[in-house]
Amino acid sequence: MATPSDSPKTQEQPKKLSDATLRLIAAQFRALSEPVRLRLLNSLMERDRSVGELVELSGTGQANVSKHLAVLRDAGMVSTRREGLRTMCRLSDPVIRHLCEIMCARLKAEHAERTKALEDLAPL
Amino acid sequence: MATPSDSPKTQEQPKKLSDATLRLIAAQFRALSEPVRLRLLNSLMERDRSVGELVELSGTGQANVSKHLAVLRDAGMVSTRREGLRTMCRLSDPVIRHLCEIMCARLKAEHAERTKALEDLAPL
DNA sequence: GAACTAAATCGCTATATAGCAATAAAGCAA
DNA sequence: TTGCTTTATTGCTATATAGCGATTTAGTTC
Repeated sequence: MATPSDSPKTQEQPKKLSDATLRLIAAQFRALSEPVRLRLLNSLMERDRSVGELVELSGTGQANVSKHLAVLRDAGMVSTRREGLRTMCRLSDPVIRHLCEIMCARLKAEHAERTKALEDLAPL
Repeated sequence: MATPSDSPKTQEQPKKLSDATLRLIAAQFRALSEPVRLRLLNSLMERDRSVGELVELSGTGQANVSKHLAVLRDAGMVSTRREGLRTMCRLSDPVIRHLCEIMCARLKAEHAERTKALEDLAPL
């Protein structure tokens, strides 16, 4: 694995972020901190879907999905358009995909580490 | 924009994630969903720090910082070691940096978009 | 041992929100 | 209009947690 560590050229000095900025970032992460919302985003990665479809796929009630979608809309992650009776939803930001991929990779790496540690511990 | 569809090598098909996986990912994002915790992580990007230092930098109480650090430790994002009277904290995962950078870039892009839209609206 | 420092834990309150059932609102069809 | 479908909103409960002060625990020094 390539260690993404420090290349001496591009200085990776971390900026000191203001409280306002931290609140904004926190709000973005909070929008991603719910399993149901992640399920919705995951479903929207494949293609656009109506709210009804998302209700089916989410495993929770319609009112709940509606509220979760409002959260994702407020966070700028999902956009909706009316099409007749239905409201179609789409991922409004490809970055979401990246974030989830990075998180998955992180979890996999952690799991692999734990697995390896256990193997090392039990050489019987 | 590169459409993710046509790279035959790295298949970008979004996997359907299990509920358990979604809960794990959500827990990771939830650990990042608090301004104080982001401040702690941001402070640790520069260098390792004691809990006392973090209390100073965080602008909140010692008990609170201690609890937030516990959350970050449980999420595998911060590790601690005892050094005499003090507990030293360090970022245990460089990925955190990436995630925050991506979020910042996202927010900047959104802000730039809004700014541009306003400029277009007011050509007086 | 006592005294001191640093950090963790406890007890509590206030706030936020996930979930649900019921209702309202929006759009189409007769 | 009346119905029907789809989605949004409302009212509510239960749970989670951020924040604080007080206390306890861990480690050092005397």
